[in-house]
Amino acid sequence: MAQISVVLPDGARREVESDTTAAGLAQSISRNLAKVAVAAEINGHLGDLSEQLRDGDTIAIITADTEAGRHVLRHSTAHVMAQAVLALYPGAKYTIGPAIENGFYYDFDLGGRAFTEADLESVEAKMRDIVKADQTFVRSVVSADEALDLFADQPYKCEIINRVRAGGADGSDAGEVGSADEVSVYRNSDQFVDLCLGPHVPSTSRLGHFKLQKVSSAYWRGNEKGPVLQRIYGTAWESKAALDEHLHRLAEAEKRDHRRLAVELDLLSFPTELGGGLAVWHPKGAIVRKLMEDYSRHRHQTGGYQFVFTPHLSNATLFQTSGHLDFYADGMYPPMEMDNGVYYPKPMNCPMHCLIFRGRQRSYRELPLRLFELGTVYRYERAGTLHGLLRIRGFTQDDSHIYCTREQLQGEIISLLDFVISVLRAFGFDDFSFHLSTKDPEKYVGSDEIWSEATQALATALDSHGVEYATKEGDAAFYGPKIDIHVRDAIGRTWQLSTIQCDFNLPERFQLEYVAPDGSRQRPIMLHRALFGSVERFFGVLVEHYAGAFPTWLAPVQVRILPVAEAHHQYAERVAATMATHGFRAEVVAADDQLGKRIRNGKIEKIPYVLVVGDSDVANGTVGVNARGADVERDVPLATFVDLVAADVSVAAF
RNA sequence: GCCCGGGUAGCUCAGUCGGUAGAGCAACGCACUCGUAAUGCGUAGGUCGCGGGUUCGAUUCCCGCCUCGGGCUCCA
Repeated sequence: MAQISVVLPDGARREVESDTTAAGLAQSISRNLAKVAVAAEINGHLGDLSEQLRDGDTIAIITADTEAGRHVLRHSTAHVMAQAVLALYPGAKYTIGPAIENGFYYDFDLGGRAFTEADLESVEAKMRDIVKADQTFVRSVVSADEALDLFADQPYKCEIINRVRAGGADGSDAGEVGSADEVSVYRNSDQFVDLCLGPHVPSTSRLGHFKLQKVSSAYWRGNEKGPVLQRIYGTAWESKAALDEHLHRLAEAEKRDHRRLAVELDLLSFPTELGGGLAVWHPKGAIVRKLMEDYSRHRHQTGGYQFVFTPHLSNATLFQTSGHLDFYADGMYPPMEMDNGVYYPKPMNCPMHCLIFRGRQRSYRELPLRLFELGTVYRYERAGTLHGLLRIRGFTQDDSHIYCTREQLQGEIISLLDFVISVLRAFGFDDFSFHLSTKDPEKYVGSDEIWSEATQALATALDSHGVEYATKEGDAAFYGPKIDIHVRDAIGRTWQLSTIQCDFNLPERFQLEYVAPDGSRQRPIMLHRALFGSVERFFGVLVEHYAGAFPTWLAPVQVRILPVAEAHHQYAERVAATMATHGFRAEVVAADDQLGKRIRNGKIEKIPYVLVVGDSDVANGTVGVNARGADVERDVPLATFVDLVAADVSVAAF
């Protein structure tokens, strides 16, 4: 047999028989590699392990324990799920079923029926049968006509094929099929065939560490006006251990759910009498929020911002000027008729800030002018989109509008990035990612020149920070490019929080001007920026990040003092008073319940320090310290404890 | 807004194949005064989300609405 030579990822050449497949290559490298191999990357393209290698190919074996490998597992598992559903629900039409982050889904048209949670069990059981049956995934390529024959009773598949053939396909279609003359299909038994580019695992027996998670609905092609499909979500992993770990992470995330913790910790609530998406803050939540806001105000005050306040309502003419009524009227609360006009609750603070800028003639000497407000806005979010604090109808932005000259833009953005990151760090975030959104060529205002200048300024600021960032082409709002800042939380989820947006539109609409050194009138550039974004949402993210165990500087109760018995109550009160004189939030819980019970309650309430004081403490001026997450320490002198707490809260001293 | 699933005591939930409801925790009272994650006994607490219909009778069945949850869509 002739030999061919292939190149491995490390650059090494390897001689193999000329009829070797990717699977064979893996086998020749090591038996273990063959066992975990799910696909191959051949000359930069993902393919099946069954592909024949050719002389000179560069090949990397994709193993199940990599993201690319899991993607293949999940996609193959989605096929198995579709096979199971088609078997269990005769007449079901299948549509698309991609791998997604941590799992997969598949959308079906059940002809008006809907899946229930109970259906998941039977589908999953059927899937296990298919896995057991060890069905081989076999790819073949057919013409579009053959494909239409093959899927004659599957209208959604035909639609995909026809769209690809007509050249009107979007990325997802091409991802399913290939091209007009070469339609790629996979069979994994004579009972199931699907349009698919692959690659897939060699056989269904390679799957098995999966779990179906939830049923829901989705629109065909994401179109609200289109058919409503039934979707099943599942997750799949390379091993039982990896699957269990993922499920454990999900359980952990559920425990951190801010809606649940808000009730358990008595932080805030959403009384139905108020209406959806409107919260009331209870004392424990309010103190945390107040501290967040105090800290924010402190940083803005020392950061060169000027504070302003603006009302919650405005005459409609303001929002006509700003353009909000033209573009976002659907998202605004409905108007209120008044004797001298029509008023709206404000959906944004910027128009009012523009009025302040325009209130008198401005000199270049005043720029950059940074106006800051914790401004409460109201947006009519659609009922189905509300989600605790994370999607809410009344919320407060830590909103600033910065008016500057074109020349100042670069420096302003660089220092803004510093500012944002520094404030986010104070709240315990230290893993950031950045997104630069650029012009949507279909929809924008302002000159190409100013767009490219501003986009460059944003990019330069990111570069000067030495941070990596992703560019999202065409993702900017119509009025200017922006940087979005995401943080990674304690369990690895990312949240989009801060934003820095250039705006070429509002200065124009409000005819904003300043007097330049040469006496001419110039138009300023405007920056919108928010760090928390919404105070409410940021609070929700903090609750989840800390699992309700706020750092000491933010904790509603910092120190709880438990007298062992009634006789120690007076001493406990003295300790509390001492803590209070040092500015700490301390309280005593009397010995009505047993000590163990009170300790337990303190732990459940996630209080940073629970002190126990008894006979020896009264005698020696000490306390017994239960620091959250640490071992008990007895006989700590009170002064030492005060120092300890002082050091603990110094992370955000102001 | 759309699809699906929920709404029973402050919280978590059970229950009623149609005869107006129960547990644990929490609250309150009494006893216990205790050194590190639930002391015991007792009391109180519910228009069974709201409105309409069917029925001798509805928390239970039907319809509408409100609201919450999971998704979809949307998010200046």
